[in-house]
Amino acid sequence: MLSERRLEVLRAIVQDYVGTEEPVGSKALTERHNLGVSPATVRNDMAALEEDGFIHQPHTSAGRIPTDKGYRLFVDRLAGVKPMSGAERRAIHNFLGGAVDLDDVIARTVRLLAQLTRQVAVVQYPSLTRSTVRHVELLALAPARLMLVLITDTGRVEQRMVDCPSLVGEVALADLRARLNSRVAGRRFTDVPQLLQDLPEAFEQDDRPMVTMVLATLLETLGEETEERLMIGGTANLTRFVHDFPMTIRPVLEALEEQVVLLKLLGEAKDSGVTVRIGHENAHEGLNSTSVVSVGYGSGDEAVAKLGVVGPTRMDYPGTMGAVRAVARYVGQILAES
Amino acid sequence: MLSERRLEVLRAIVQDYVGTEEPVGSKALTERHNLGVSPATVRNDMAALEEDGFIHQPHTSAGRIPTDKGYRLFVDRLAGVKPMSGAERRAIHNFLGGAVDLDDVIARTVRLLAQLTRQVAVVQYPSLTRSTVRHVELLALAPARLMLVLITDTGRVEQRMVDCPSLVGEVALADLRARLNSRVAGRRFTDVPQLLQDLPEAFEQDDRPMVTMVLATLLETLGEETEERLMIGGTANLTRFVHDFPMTIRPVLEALEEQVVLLKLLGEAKDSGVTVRIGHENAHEGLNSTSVVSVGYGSGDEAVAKLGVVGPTRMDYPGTMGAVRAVARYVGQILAES
DNA sequence: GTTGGCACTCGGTTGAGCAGAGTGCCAAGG
DNA sequence: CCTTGGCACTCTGCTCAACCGAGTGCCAAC
Repeated sequence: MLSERRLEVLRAIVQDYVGTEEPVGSKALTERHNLGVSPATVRNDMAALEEDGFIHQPHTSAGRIPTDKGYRLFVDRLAGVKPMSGAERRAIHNFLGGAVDLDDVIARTVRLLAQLTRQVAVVQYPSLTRSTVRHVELLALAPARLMLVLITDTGRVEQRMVDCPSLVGEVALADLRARLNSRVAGRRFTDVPQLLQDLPEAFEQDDRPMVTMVLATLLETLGEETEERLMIGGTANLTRFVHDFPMTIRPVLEALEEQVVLLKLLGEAKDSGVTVRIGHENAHEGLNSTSVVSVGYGSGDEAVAKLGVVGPTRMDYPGTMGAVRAVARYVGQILAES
Repeated sequence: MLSERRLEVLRAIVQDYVGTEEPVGSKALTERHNLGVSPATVRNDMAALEEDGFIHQPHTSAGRIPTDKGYRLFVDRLAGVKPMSGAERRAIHNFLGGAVDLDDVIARTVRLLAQLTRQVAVVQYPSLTRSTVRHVELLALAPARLMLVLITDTGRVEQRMVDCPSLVGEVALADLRARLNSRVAGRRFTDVPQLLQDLPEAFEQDDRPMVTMVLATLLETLGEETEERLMIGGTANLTRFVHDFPMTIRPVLEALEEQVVLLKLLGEAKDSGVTVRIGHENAHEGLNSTSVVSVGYGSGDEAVAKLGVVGPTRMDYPGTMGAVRAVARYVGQILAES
């Protein structure tokens, strides 16, 4: 349906518009790209592209602007992912390598991503549900009060208080701690419930309420997907488009504060490969004039969490996708090392 | 120097300007407040106030707006702190009371403060340095690898890896754990270094390197003030003034991303009582057109951290100060309960 | 010290006119 | 059938002038 040249025209329009931030006309196009045809021909192509909904003009007799559909085609068929240069890759690695703990890794990732893409960066903490248990610790803070500490292979630490129905003996506590760890250490979260199913039976009648209580708290912690955390940064970059959509910045900021919205957003991303959501493809209304580029990352093959950037639909997709992919890759490496 | 009525005029100007966001003229003033004098008289007062630098006019023959100095006088002498209503206080208490852990307390506090003041909220995590140690835990993750977990009375948890020079015996580990806790549990962070000074001597020659290593890590964690964390929220509220200072929003967003800047900002606040920094009183350049209202909060008498809001110099100071103070009070209560 | 009057200033708005960019259409040429 | 140059047309954005109104400073009178 669409001839080769028309696609080429669309690509040129997208590239020019992303660069200049202004509607692009037929004459400027032929001047900047050597398409080998005259402006009039380009105009015909533009009319066809507009007919098909890939571009539109803000007002009669202004240049053309890509539509969401146009960007979609551009991303899917006309542009690749621009790989980072060697120097950039080294810089990423060095910067992330300096992190001292998980919080620091995430914080650095956010900064890096925001700087690299000059957009808003969103990084999800490694999800509990896909992680494995490294260690479970039980501390007696008071005679009938325990603290449960859960440490994951990604370095994440969760702690919960457990109020026990009766006094907890030192011996029973040590026993429970040992049994817990021998059963679940190294296992995936999703497998834990099964593994612990018959644990109470191994204990004296007296201790069972306590054991049950601890188990309940542990399982609750594991299952609490709402506890998913994330970090964002680079919001100052939003002001770069303030002339473009002056009052659109507000709903975006509001959306960014709603962790639930962001988590859902990232959750929609494919597990592997870079996912791009353009404009109205985003379910959340406040983000209808933004695009979200996201990707999963993880210490192994599997993604334990997602990260991405939020920017205007008019963004440098190849560059952004490249940066996002590269950062995800290196974060994965860093996490695997630690 | 300043007659009673002139102060009254200044107060009226501040109140009107905060309300209308527009320069306020002599006629409008006399109409809205019954000062008992004519516009001409008010004009004379205004001239005097301007002479003294409390107000100024953006252009000849426009209304007056307060200067930073004017706001300062207003805050110091003309306005009190507006207490929250009973209903508001109950709402605060209920909302914060629903928190499940420290992170949740802080997150809720940020949301609450942002909603209450309709400005940007900043809440610092309870500082390590002023807290006391609740418990220290040592876990052997691998034969020569320990995890050190530090739990504070405010519910904060810090963990560090310790790579030991030699294998660590189960007995020595338990011994160290016991000795550590008996010495430092319940003590203030600042006292810990002294308390542990001669600890290595209590151990066998073989274990001393390990003990020294653990101690070093612990002290480092305690001393690491750079690790101060904070949470911000309500940035969407910045857009409310976008017509007022359209390009001023950017440096503010940038400053808000610099945790260092914010921590310094909060650090400048007095330990007790509400602190207000107006416009150029803020050292950071990006915040020269904003005011910062901050206050310390804590579970006891002493402040363990600060919280506050950042907004335009044209803000409702009495209301904001009241909200900030009330929230701080209730956060302190919640922390004390847990 | 306060008040009413008055001339003056200046920012913001409105409307006309103009320039420029870009389009759609058409007829001619390959 | 596609491409091309020409041409009339349509918008937007900018500038300029005029005008309105709010607000002021000053002054003379009370």
